[in-house]
Amino acid sequence: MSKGVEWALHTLLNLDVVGGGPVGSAQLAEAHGLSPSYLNKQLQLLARAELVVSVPGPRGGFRLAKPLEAITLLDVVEAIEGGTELFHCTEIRCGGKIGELSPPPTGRCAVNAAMRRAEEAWHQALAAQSLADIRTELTASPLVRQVVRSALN
Amino acid sequence: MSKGVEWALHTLLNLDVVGGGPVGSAQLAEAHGLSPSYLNKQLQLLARAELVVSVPGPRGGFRLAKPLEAITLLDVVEAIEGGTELFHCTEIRCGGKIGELSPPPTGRCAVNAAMRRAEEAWHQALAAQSLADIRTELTASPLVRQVVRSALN
DNA sequence: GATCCATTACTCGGATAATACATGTCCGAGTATTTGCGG
DNA sequence: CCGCAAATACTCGGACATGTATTATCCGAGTAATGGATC
Repeated sequence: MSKGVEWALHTLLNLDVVGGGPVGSAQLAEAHGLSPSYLNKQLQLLARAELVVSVPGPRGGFRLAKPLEAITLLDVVEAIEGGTELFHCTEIRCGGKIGELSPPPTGRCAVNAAMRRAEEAWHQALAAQSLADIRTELTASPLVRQVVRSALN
Repeated sequence: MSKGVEWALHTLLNLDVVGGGPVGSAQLAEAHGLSPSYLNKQLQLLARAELVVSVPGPRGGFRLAKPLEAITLLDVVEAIEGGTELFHCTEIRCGGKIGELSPPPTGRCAVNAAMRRAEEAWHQALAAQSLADIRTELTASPLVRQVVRSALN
């Protein structure tokens, strides 16, 4: 799984602490010692998913498009990873000797169905948690908020 | 997620249909039109995980080490993928300005904890399904078994 | 005819390339700010 | 002093290298079967 998901999650939480004003990707990257250009790429993915809005020009940057209560872990993962399909069925049952000897398959591949069930459980667990829940256990102490604000000027 | 998981699952199911006799990796690969050498690599991973046993020499090959009832989807995924960690926390909270200004973190990273919860749901769903369950819905008709047996000589 | 042994052919096993994807970097398009000029 | 316009600096946005993990391939080590020679 891509490392950008971790970057995106922490960055979204930081954006919430700061407040409404847009913050540049360079500052957001410096806050965690990340590659500015690459974080910018992830932020653009978040912008396409309408999780953040980009403000061009001087004093521009990114700000949250929704409150954290409206952003789930699944939203972020799908925004960064694109297709969330962990297990991709290539229908190997239709190839080789078995595929030639068998009639065209009628239902879905049983292997695929089983893996999809597990993946569905993952999706539900991701969708059940919002970033607001993480904020609750992360920034319980006011000290953390203060540090984040001072780190982002 | 690696493509080898799909190959391994189908191959294990085919090994069950055949019965006890060892089957060579070349035949198993030809059954689904796969790369023989690469499938062999996956089978070695399954052998290290004690899901199959390898028999060297002529008339050798691989056979199941356990009945399908004792093999879960999680066993196969862990055997092929090694570390099953979907989300790997790199502790970026300890780097950059925020890391420098903050005191050493006490508990676990809240972001990591949330992702772990979702991953745990995935693991449980994988562990809850055995290959015997898949066999039930896959080889319901005797025709399928017959095709597999004839494809593997 | 049975037994033993050397040969043989076939399989696994791991070391070795080719490829695709994630990671990281760079420069151009666009805009709000700033600055200088004219009224 | 106020309004306007041109220049400017700063930001996003996407196109371009690099590193790494997956995918694919090849050849050697080891073993059971096989064939022949011997008792």
